[in-house]
Amino acid sequence: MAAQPASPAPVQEPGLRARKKQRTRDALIEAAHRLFLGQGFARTTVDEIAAAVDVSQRTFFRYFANKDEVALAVLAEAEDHFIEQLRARPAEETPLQALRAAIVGSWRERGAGRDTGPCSVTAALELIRMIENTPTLLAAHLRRVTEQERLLVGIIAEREGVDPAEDLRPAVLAAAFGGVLRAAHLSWSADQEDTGPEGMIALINRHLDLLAPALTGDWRA
Amino acid sequence: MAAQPASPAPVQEPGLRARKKQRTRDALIEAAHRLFLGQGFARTTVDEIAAAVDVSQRTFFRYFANKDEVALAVLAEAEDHFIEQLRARPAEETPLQALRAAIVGSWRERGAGRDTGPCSVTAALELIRMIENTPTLLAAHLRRVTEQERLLVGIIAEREGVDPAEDLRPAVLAAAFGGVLRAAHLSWSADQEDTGPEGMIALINRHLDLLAPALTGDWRA
DNA sequence: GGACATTATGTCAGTCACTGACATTCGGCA
DNA sequence: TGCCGAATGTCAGTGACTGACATAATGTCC
Repeated sequence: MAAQPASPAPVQEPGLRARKKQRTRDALIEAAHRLFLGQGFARTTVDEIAAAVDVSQRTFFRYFANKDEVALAVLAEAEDHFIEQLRARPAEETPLQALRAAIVGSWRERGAGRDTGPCSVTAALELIRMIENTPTLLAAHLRRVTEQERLLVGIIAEREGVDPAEDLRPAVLAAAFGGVLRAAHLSWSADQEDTGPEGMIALINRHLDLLAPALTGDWRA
Repeated sequence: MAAQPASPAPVQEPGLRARKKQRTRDALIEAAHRLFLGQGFARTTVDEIAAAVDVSQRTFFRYFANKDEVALAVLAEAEDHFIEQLRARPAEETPLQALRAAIVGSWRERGAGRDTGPCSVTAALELIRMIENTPTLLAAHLRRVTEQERLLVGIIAEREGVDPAEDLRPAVLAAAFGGVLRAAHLSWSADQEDTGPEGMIALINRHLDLLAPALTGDWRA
């Protein structure tokens, strides 16, 4: 209706080209995820993944920089969602309170939603477990996480109105939070039974509850 | 003099074979470190490193599982030293106090010692800086660090007499400590001038001082 | 000192991740 | 219809890494 006559509007629904690209990308992620879970990350070749989607190996590498990336792509959506949630937290909250609320809210909200698509919550949880027993994936994942932490530093600093180059507290908080979150992930994936998103939330809360007591206080009391 | 007549004593000085092996290993580490610093990690091939020490590529891979490992070997000695220092801390100290004293003591003691050999303090500091701007190395390093953290969990739990499977505090503390330590490393390597071991110690202390304030308290006070 | 087991090393061939160059095809648009 | 640019395929090449096998160096026992 109110569309510009001819000039390409900055916001327009994606054309056939873009949709096809997205479909290829999703198909690659989905095929990779399935193959990785079925036969293991190391025993799956890029050629196999490409063949499963009927594209050339070269095309695969135009979508993903390396084999790790297609595996971790499943988590990207979750991370974006977490950042979004964090940005929406009220300013009154303590930074740590905001971080906790954002991560818990993110898991819960995604857990409640429809569980389809290659980046669903269940896929993310399956991936987290896979990461822990795949050294090369773990390494790539940890690198991503530290990049996310750098982003966190900026958000926290802005929230609190401090200069992250001067005040080291945002960096320290982000690092500690990231570390504890990873401990919770590890604990979850060590568990035999799959407790789903709520199990993960419970573990995250339990770990965060222990952050302050672990630092100070007498452990033998 | 008091040597056993003939039976092979369980403790004996290494023979020619072992010494030669150690020399080859050190030479590989030293050559790799030099080449990496000179022309960058990615632009150095394993063949080059092997050629510099005059061994075959296959031999290189019998000493190190991959290219990352030879680079990070420089840090292995430092990590062992830290663990050693931690084990020597008195039991009265709070876990966090012990961790701090161990990491500071480790850097200081190594900084005071003779600075020769491929795993010297200066080499370690150079490496830390290199890691931060080499994605693949950073990933490998982070994975090693998490393994060390798992070791830390055991040591802390033993110190305090708790069961790490039941009590999550050791895991949380190790994760938080590791995260903060990494933030300090990052901060150090972002600094333009090389402040040496003492500069690193100062940064670690400043970061650890902020751990508790970053978690609680009002940032805008 | 010599025979023998053990271990370190070299050589070779092969797999696989990843990349640059170039040709081809396909979607969007006049 | 015809053109442009983006997406894809093909091909050749590099470099990390591995298994198999032969050879040489070392330690040991007599």
